[in-house]
Amino acid sequence: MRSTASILHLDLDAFFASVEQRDKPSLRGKPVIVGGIGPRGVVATASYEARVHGVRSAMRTAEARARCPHAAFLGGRFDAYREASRLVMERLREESELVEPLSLDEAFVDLAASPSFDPDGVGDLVARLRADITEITHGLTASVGVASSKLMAKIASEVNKPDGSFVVEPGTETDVLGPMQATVIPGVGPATAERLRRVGIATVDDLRTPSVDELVRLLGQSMGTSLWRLARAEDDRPVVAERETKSISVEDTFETDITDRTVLAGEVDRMAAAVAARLRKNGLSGRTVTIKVRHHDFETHTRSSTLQGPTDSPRVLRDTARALLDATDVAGGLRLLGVGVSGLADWVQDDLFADPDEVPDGEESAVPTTRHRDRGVQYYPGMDVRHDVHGDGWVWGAGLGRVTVRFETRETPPGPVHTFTEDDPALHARRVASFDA
DNA sequence: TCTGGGGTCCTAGGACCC
DNA sequence: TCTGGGGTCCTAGGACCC
Repeated sequence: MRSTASILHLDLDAFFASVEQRDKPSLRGKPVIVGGIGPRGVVATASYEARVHGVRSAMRTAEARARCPHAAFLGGRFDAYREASRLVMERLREESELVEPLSLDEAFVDLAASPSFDPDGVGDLVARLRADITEITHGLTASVGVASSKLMAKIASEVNKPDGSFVVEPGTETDVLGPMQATVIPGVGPATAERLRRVGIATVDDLRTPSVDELVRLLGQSMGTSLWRLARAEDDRPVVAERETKSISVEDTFETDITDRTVLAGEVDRMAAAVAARLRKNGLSGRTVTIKVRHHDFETHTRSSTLQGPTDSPRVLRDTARALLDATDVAGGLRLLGVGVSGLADWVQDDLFADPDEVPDGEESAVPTTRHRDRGVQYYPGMDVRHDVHGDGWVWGAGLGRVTVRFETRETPPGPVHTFTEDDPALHARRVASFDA
């Protein structure tokens, strides 16, 4: 904790949904829900219009549909989110080079790392920053908190959300924090909250009653000591710009449970190849391969195996993951399968036993997978498309061989709707990344 | 058509070594 | 014969975050 309010936390409001409303004029002011749109999907972000109906992040999409049937349910466009995020982070770095992104829509900034930082000008700085972000992103809004620590800055950004800000004056931290629920402290989730509730602790003020030893007995060494300090607003965690990746993983929940080991092996192959591609793209290699399985009854297990040295080879990853799958019980069917790598290094050990005639790494497996069979473009709601005659638009609905498109963009007024056959040669995808595709 | 995907950090037990 | 620490690595699971 420092003596000036010089740590800033920024949070873009209803980020994914706001990007959709920005780019789809007909959805502005309407409930928009972004997330998995399949039968087992969950909500990633709901617009504030949808939140009025009780729709929340992490809620099953099926429940969200029941609560808010008239909402637009969209699969998400990560390229657009990444681009908006990049612009925001770039703007934050103009304020200080010490920027710590927490996700696409959230970051800490250490304002004191800038030589020109003026503690008396924080209010102006925040107003300028929020106005600039709205301009740069063509209409997104951000909530901002500034305080003497990460803890208080993050909590402050929630106070006047959305589209607001709050500065915690140094010295008032415990006054602000004390009356709040203990769950406002990041790290206090449902399980910890329940443990605390059982001993009569609800608010942060309550958290200050037990001794460190008592909290450690209740919550463990790490959580106990850190909560004891955070409850007193004692927090000297620095803003860290570069944090190295610790693991890379890919997982998939299937629309229906899979029992067939051949099909599961095909999925493992595909995921191992995807993990390997991401390792190579980032110049990394890893030593511990982990598979994750979730059974029909949601029981979840991991199995891992540590290699002699780090690898980025799709073949080694695939063979290791396959061996782990072979040793796993899949009776009753799997609803989820995942492949991950940890123990990362930024170098690769030479393969001393490489066979010069072997198939190059990255070759696709011959086993067909449940998705991604070659059947042309997969259209999903929200996806960007272009029609040779009508121009740019987005998929409103798809199914039964037909695609309905609304032709509008960020710069146009709400546009007309047309329906095409899925194989219409004049219709093209503009982007691909989504939750389901 | 109950319950996503990609991460981080912590805990705990057993193997193994000194 | 019995009884010890401590440290590191590995595996598995769980809580939590966005």
